[in-house]
Amino acid sequence: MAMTQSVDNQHNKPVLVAVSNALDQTDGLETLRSHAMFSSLRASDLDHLIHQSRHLRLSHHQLLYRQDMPAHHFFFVISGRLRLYRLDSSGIDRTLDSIAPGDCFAEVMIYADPPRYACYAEALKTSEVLMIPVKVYQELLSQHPEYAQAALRHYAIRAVTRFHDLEIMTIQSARDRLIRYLIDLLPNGARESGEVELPLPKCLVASRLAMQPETFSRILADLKASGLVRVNRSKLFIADPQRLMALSQ
Amino acid sequence: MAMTQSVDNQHNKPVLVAVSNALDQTDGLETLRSHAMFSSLRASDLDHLIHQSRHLRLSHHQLLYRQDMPAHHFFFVISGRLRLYRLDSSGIDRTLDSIAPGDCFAEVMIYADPPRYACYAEALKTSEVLMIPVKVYQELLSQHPEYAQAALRHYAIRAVTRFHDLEIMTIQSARDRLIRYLIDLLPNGARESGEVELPLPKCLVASRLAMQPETFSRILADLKASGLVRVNRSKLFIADPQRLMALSQ
DNA sequence: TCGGTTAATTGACTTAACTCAACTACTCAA
DNA sequence: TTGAGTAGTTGAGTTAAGTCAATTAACCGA
Repeated sequence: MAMTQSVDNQHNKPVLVAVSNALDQTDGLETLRSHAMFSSLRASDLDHLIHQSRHLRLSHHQLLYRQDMPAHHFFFVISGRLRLYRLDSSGIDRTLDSIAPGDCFAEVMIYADPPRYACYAEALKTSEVLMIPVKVYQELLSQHPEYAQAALRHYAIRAVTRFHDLEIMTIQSARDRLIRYLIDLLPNGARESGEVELPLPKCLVASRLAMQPETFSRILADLKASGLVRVNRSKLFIADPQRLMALSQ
Repeated sequence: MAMTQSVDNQHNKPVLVAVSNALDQTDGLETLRSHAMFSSLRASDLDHLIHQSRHLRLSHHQLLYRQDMPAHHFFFVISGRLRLYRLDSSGIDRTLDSIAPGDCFAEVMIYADPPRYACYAEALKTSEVLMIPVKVYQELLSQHPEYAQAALRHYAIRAVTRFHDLEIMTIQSARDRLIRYLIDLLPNGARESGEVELPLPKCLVASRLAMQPETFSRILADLKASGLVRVNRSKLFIADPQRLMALSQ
């Protein structure tokens, strides 16, 4: 089976995905048009970009790229879900982000120098992604400076989001970090009660929040016991966000 | 004394700075030209931007803006140093970033909706900043789409930096977090030994890294005792970055 | 549907980091 | 220069969170 790049020595899984996994190029790309990075593109330019890209299917736990690999592509998620994580020398796996359909990732690489992926990316379930050559997108931008406007909006929002994530991680107590994380998952902020779905399995949410799975489990059990959260699998019902927030100080 | 905005109820310090603090508009702006957000601007446009901006002088500990305030300006640091921080309901102060001369901050606000500052900003020492109206910069971008190219580069790098900061904060042990922080201050990565200067007083570095000042002090004393770091005020000499990094696992 | 694998929970114990307190060393402004 | 206030250090005691281990529950592919 021909590989576009290499085989991951550590996990013995293909990286940047077997060619045979390439799908029909025009499938399921309706959502692409509504993303800020592509919304202002003329139809012909968008077509060009799509035809220069590859449509990949990833299976559960399949690795897409590894940290420090040269980054010649960025990605758009059509379906499924992925996660970004790092491995340090002692093999500890730290989850940094989860990516849902309609999102881009590694798109910041278009201006990195030298462009290398900052982390690993793997599918959390069967997923489809569009693998877009950085070079082709860059060419579009330089040929059509007006395209940069909408892209700029995307990048500014991305920077704000990352800053917000950083802010949560400066909270010292694991309990308060988790509470803030849950509140931020609520669609209307903390205004009204609602159900949220964890974007990652619990053990990976724990790693994302720099705590052990056991600690996560105990804090959640505690919140359940206080009647603040009702838990059903990966769905959490938050009855009184205000009270929950007050609890976190 | 006329204020442009309001007085900070919490600290009784002026916010967005007294008009009388405005300086000559053309002082010390040579560095502005070399910033990615302004480097591609034609001289006349840059002049226009500067003349629509205000040149402010901030004294030690002076508050520039508060979190949740409407954000109509972003800032460029000409001299001095500032810090970004948040206050939560219990009054805990969490440091999020420090800003050096030649840097912009709150620039991501140009596409926030509604634009509100995400944190407090205060001067750490006597500082000069240029206070740039978001609207004027946005107008320049829409009149000259080609300007967005260079700005895009800045925003992409900002997003990468924030991601990197987030990555450090997912490290669970305070010791390892501090070690990574120090290594990232070294100019050449971990390749060679070197002296670094802490961009913040130690107690604020501690808060930036989500630990207590006592913990910071003890870890540093420990690294000193192991001969890995020599400490002189806010200057740290890192003799063997490789060994230091290995220690953090 | 079943069965193997991984995720989640819970308990018991340990430890890293926090808290409180005392003291020292800077820093800045009068 | 001095003295008040802040920053930094160090010690002792406490607690939150980590570790290890055992068990139960959920998931996914055959």
